Amino acid sequence: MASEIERVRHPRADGLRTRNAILLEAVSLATVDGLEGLSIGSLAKATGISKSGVYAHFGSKEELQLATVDVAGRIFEREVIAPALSCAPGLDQLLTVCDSFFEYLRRQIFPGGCFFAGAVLEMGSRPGPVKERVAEFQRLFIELLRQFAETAKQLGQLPSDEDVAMLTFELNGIILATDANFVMNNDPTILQVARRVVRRRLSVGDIRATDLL
Amino acid sequence: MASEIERVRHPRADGLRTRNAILLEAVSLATVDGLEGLSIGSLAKATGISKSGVYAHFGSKEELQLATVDVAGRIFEREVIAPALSCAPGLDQLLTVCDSFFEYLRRQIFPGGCFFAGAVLEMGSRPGPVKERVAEFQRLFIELLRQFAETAKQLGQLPSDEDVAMLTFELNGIILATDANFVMNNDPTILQVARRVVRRRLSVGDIRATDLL
DNA sequence: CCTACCGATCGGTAGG
DNA sequence: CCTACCGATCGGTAGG
Repeated sequence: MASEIERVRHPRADGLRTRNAILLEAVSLATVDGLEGLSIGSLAKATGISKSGVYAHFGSKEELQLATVDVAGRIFEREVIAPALSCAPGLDQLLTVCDSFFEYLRRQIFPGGCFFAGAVLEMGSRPGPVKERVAEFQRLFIELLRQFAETAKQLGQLPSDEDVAMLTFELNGIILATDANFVMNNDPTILQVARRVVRRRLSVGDIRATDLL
Repeated sequence: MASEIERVRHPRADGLRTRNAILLEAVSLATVDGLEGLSIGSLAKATGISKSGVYAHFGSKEELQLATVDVAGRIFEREVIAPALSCAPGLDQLLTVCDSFFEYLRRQIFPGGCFFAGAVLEMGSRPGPVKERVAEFQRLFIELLRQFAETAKQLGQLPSDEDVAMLTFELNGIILATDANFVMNNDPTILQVARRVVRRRLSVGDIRATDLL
């Protein structure tokens, strides 16, 4: 009888909750130790689950890494991409995706800055499925920037001779430099500089009045 | 008698040569495995020296890491900074330091791209002497960019209202984005894009005639 | 999810 | 520079 009651606890839902808790910790650890430096043992200690208990959820380190990239991607989409998608198409989306990234850094959701900035440079020279998953997300994000810029150009919010590919490249560079600088110096003033750099590049005034933070 | 002849072989010079050979391999391995992923064992295998033979040269992993950062810095100075310093002060130096960086990537001196781009993002969240050594070199390079830009502005090669700090930030971003993109896609065409982006930002034409490569 | 293991490798040491 | 170690940790497995 008791065993039947226990079965009603939806062990699969519990399993998913545990798995998500492990992966959230994995993303956080990976921003400090890297995707390769991430170990089953340290993850076990951080979550309070036994080493093979952690391991059982994934079956191999590579599967753990792939799942970690996916969860990091979902968090990035929620924190950086979603706020931009809910804005007016064009320049507003372009500005908001950059500002959301800077706020994402300021809130220090993870101890080691942006997961993907680190993962791209770490996995770039390590061929395999994990690198491909990271590259896929990187391309997705750059393509999103490009589409925002293309729309802004078509709406006349950018010069008609603006080179969208070059603009995208520059904005991605500003984002990377901001992460590198912020992580190294832990100085939030760089985030204000980054905002001004983005606005200068897009020929937009620094509208302090509408700043939320 | 024989022992006295052997003593003339300058064992200290041999030791230094071995040490430099180890460190060159260490920089190369670190661009793939990271400064933290760099291990005495893999370094021993790569150089053909025993593990404790490698270890004896440094005394601790941290000392090995510090020496590796120093050697990486000397190579970067030789390959990227020196060509710029031998140019005419100002805009010419600014263009050349960027172009030298792009050529440095194209030649693929190390398998994992720019050592410092990777090291900054890897060590940023790992406080300690190694992070400080990396941060020191990063600041030195950014300060060099800033000085080149400041001189160019004073010589009237840049607009009189150019914000040198913001320009420096953008150029550093272009350099980082180029490394990230090149390492991920291993596609040299990104280096030509990067050259054009730098020239557009500095309002300089793409003078193909004077291109060496 | 657990305990209890496996062989390999880690940074580091002893002694030469 | 070497061989031969040390305890700790790695990814992974057996068996429950």
